[in-house]
Amino acid sequence: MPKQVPPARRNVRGSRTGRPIMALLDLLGRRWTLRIIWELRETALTSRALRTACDEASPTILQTRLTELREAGIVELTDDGYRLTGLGRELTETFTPLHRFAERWSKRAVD
Amino acid sequence: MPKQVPPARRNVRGSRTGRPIMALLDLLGRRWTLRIIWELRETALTSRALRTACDEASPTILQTRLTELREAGIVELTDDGYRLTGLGRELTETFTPLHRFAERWSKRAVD
DNA sequence: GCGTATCGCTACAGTAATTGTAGCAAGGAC
DNA sequence: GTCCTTGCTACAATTACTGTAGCGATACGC
Repeated sequence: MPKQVPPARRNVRGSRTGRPIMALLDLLGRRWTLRIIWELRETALTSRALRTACDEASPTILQTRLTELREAGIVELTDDGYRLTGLGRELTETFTPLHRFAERWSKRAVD
Repeated sequence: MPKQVPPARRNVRGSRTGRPIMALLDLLGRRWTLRIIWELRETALTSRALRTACDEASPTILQTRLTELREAGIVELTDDGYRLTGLGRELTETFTPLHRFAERWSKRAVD
């Protein structure tokens, strides 16, 4: 009944080439996706704790994103709540430089 | 060729904490933003060439995203078209591991 | 049994974001 | 002049998202 989101391989918006990077950029470019991964980067969170961490984002869209991320093998649901899979943890490693970039960037973007 | 300076827009969705990483995740999490940065990663592109590269995405939204990215100091408009700024190039450095991740990820997403 | 929590998850209507098509004005080449 | 191309915009249609409420299941103490 939830609208099942296509697995990463199928037709992904903005990815008619089938190149994995396009599918990934599309997945990560959906609202709250990056934020969810970020919030799960060091700890598992229950769906409600995750919602709190995400500024009380709508549960509808969080659930949708979590379903997509689970299908993508980036997030899994355990007894401790949602947490990153091994793949997901690999992905967050690319976030660390992103964090440092954000600091440099903010000093310039504020002006 | 640049014609006008767009109105400033400072409020970033999903960033009530003021932490730069949140503002950045929000900016990058808008549709086509990641893709645009990706397409500009090694070459400058005119607005139309960029549109072609982005699977003929709507010029409305591309223009919106380009304006945001210019205000963020990540993209600039030159005589050669749009291209990444120094900051933007720093950002794409975090994309290289992302590319490699996408390859590994695709092999798993097939399941 | 009760009431009261929590969990993951969904319904639904209202609102905001995005799409698709068309077209503008300005500049350069012929 | 006519053709191109450039960056950019208008506008309605469609889709994505938000906000609030609430479901069924599970687990507590009573």
